[in-house]
Order: sequence, then C-alpha cells, then structure tokens
Amino acid sequence: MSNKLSCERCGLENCLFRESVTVREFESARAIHGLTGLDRGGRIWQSGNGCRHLWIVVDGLAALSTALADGRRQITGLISSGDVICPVSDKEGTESWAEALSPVQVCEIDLRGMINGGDHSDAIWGSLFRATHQQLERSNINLVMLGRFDGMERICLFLAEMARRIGIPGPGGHRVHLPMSREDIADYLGLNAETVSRLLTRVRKMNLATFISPTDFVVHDIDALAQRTPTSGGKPPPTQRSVLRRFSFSSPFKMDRMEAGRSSDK
Amino acid sequence: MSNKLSCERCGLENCLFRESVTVREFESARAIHGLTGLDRGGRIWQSGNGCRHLWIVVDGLAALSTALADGRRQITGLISSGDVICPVSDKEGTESWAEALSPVQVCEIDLRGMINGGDHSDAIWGSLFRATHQQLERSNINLVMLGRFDGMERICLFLAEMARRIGIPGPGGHRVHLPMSREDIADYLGLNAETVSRLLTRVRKMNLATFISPTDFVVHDIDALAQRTPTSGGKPPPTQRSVLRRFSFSSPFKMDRMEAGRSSDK
DNA sequence: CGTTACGTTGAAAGGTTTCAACACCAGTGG
DNA sequence: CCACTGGTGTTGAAACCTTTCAACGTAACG
Repeated sequence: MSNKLSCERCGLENCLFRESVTVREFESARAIHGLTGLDRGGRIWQSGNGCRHLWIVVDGLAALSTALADGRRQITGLISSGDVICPVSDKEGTESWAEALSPVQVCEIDLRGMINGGDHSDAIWGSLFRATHQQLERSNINLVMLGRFDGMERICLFLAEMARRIGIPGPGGHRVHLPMSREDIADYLGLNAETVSRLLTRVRKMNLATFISPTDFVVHDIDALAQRTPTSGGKPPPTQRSVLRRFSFSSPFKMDRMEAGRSSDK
Repeated sequence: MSNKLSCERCGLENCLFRESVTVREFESARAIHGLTGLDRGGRIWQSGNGCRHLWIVVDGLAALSTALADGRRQITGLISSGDVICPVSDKEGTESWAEALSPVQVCEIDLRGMINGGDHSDAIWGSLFRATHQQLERSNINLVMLGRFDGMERICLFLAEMARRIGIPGPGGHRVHLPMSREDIADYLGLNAETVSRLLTRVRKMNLATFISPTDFVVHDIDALAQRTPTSGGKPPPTQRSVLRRFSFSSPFKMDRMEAGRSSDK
C-alpha cells in the first residue's frame, strides 16, 4: 500500500495490477495491448460466452449497460478510473455492453493466452481475480439498493458515491461533473427520468447538494448524504414494517468460517 | 463438454473445476479442504476484506444474503449444485453471508496459499476466474430484474429459473421442491411476502404452475413462464412508455471489440 | 388445546410511473 | 437576427402497482 508506483504502461496510479504485476509479465503473456481512447458513446462488448478480454479504465467514466428487446435498459455498473471492465455475455433477449459516458482511456488485456495455456505467475492471476471480485462486490451493493432502497435513498447513495469517486474536493465541498443525463441516472437507479428529476429537486431543496448545471453539482457534506442511506449506521428505519430484528447481526468478532447450527429450524 | 468425469474428491459431475483441474493440483496447492455438511440455516461468511475462501456447492440450495441494520434483507443470489459461493465483504452498515436453505454439502477451497505465492497452473486459476465471472453474470441478470421488471415478470423469471435449475422433469412438467418461505422469495425478488403470495395466486390461476404445497409445485411449461419475461424474445412490451427503439440493438455479427463512434453526441 | 409460524386475502395508504405541458439550450437555416 | 427544431430537464395530475396493516385459516408442536 505504501509503494505508489504507477503502471509503467499507462501511468495509472491505483491500477489493480500495479502492486504485484509488472508490465513485463503481461508482455511476456502477450496479454497487454496498451492504451486506447474511446469517445463519448464509444462501446466495448464481447460476443459469445466466456470472458476473454478485460479493459482497465485509466481515465473517464463508463457505464455497463444491459438492454432488453422492448427498450428497457439497466445500467448495471459505473466504471471510473482504476476500475476494470469485465464484460458479461448477452443472455437471451438481452444485449450488454460498456459505454463511455465521457472520453475514456482504457488499457486492454487479452486473457485468451493466459486461460488457454502457458504458465503465468500467481501474481497476475491473483490480480485478475481481485478485479473480478471487486466488480462482484459492487454488484452486490447495487442489488441491495435496487431491491430494498426507496427513491430518496437511491439518489442519496448515488450522489454520495459519485462525490467520493469522481468528486474534486474543494472549500465548499466535493465538486462533481457527472456526464450522465437524467435518463442515464434513472437507468442506473432503477427509476425513470421524471422521478430522478423530482428527487434531485428534493435533494436541492434539502440543501444536500447545490446544482451549478444539470450535470455539475457540489456536495457539501458526503456524510450528510450517506446518513440518508440505510447502509450507514445510526439511521432510523424508514416507512418499513417493524422488522427491526428479523435478522440479528451475529457476534462482533468473526473469522472466515462456517457454522452448522440453526436459529429456527423448520 | 463430452467428458463426464466427476471430481475425485466430492463426486460432483458438473464441477466448474472438473475439466481442467485435478484434485491433485488443488492438493499440491494445499487449497482443497474437502467436503463439509451444512444444516438448513447454517451460515458461511468471511470477515475483513478480500476473498480468501471459496465453497463449491455439491448438493442443496443456499442463499447469498445481505442485511441492513434496520432489518431489511436482500438475497443477492441463489446457489445450487455446481455453483460456487464467493463471499463478499461486509460494507458499512451491512452484513453479508451465505445461508443453507436446505441441507448443503460444500467443498471448501482455500485461496490464500495461491494468492500469496507459489506457482500454480493456469488451469486452476482459469477455473477460479470462470467461477467468479459466472457469479458476475448471474448478478447482472438480477440487477436487470430488480431494476426493470415488474412483480409478475419477476415471479415468472424466478419460477422458470428454479424449474430449470432444481426442477425434476416428469410427465406433467418440472416438479420443484423449493425450500424457501414467501419471505425468502420476496427478499430475493425485491418484493414483500404478501405481494409474492398474491403473485403466486395469479400464477396459479393462470395455470402457469400447480402448487402441491406452499413449497412444492409443478411447472408444466417453462417456456410459457419465460415468455412472460422480457428476457425472452417475442414478448409485447408491458405498460411501459413507448421507448421501443430507445436503444437499437447493434449488428447481428459481432466480435470482441471496441467502437469509437457515437450515435448522438452532446 | 393454546401457541407459534406461515400463507392468503382485503382495504387503504403510499410511492413511482405515465402522460402532458412547458421551459431552456444549441444548432440550423431563412 | 430570429423563427424553427430536437434534445433535455422540470413540474403537475391521474393512474397504477406495491406496500402496509389487519384479519383469518392452516399446520406443527408441546
């Protein structure tokens, strides 16, 4: 964590592969393809099954999108600098791709040589595994948000996360330039554009954020936003049924383990 | 795909690691811990960050759960025979674990030795990568479901998937024993228990499934269910705004690639 | 034979979506 | 210079679906 070495190839400081893998290893695996630029709207996709390429985002913001045949769309993830685009294959009746929301620089990694043979270091594989796993953890949060948060909670989580990830700290708070339309935001949050607009109006009136333009705003206090989100402790339960202890949190000290017992068996 | 070799250790036929990895490789990596049984309600979790263990489910059904401090719960995935439990770390204000819905047999894999050093084969790492990636694709589908499906579509997708995954084909259709309460189903589908009950009543009245008991039912025609789902082609759009071509599907022939162009720039 | 957990159903409340109208902006062309 | 046009964002009102709250039935259990 202390070594601030940036990737020799793309200069990205927080590259997931930075710590354990040198560019030379990728090169010997004929895996690294180097930097490519994508304009706003540029897409990355894969055909068929199995993940054969990864793209590390060096700069810019991209959306992982899935569209249904009837036109509905869900943005399943937002990818910013340092994240990895790990494409998923299209299921029946759906199409998935990654789309640049702002000009994006990506570093392409070809996994085919690694998966098919050769003998590559544990370090490079470990980095790949961590990259995929990080995406999995992001998806997990979004699943909880879409399944269990109401509109206001979703917007607050979204603004807080954007402020943290792409906000620029300044005297008045974190300034964010968000290259997304209301419809993009809606497709990320599982709402529709009008609802997003109304929620943002409420956010503005509550002074949780100040809007300079539809795509530029300032978050004065990220914690104030996060506290309107159930993932932050110390929040009173919303208009939900009183199921406060439906699921008791387990002991504070935990290790990786299994427990065979059962609280209430059928 | 042709070799039906089962894993030497657990006997699982469709083990993700079966094709390319022998037990001996895992053993030399000191990674495989062998079979463990979990009663209904038994849990698996991890503390701290980073994924250090995987569990391959040999038999039974398990739920990946995340709970919020106020008691809301989201089941972020269902794991059946052949799937891999890849734990996610707890975020602030949340707790995540895997829970056996029926008696479950798991095969534990310790990744620590592999991540930290040694020199293991590409095959074993490739299998790990595929396992995580498969989970990612499942999450992607669920994100679209939670963000964009209405209640009826969710139930139909759920029943079709359960029939496919754990249904037993017979003369009258696929018979499913589902060890989940209405509340479990609700927490998986982002609904509440009463709504699930009402939707299942509608499913019953439409003859899409016949219920023998609250946890046992028969799906006569999986395709009939799937057609009430927007992931299946040839379905008329629901009560949605007419955005039929908001996002045009791209050319039928595709390769892994990027396209730099832009349909409508800001 | 109470107790408890679970499932079903009804009625009212609540939040989101739909539909519509309007404002704003940038680009275009008369 | 200005009307026109398409894309985008905002706001209101009604419709719609899900949730909440409540009542009731059933099965398992001691």
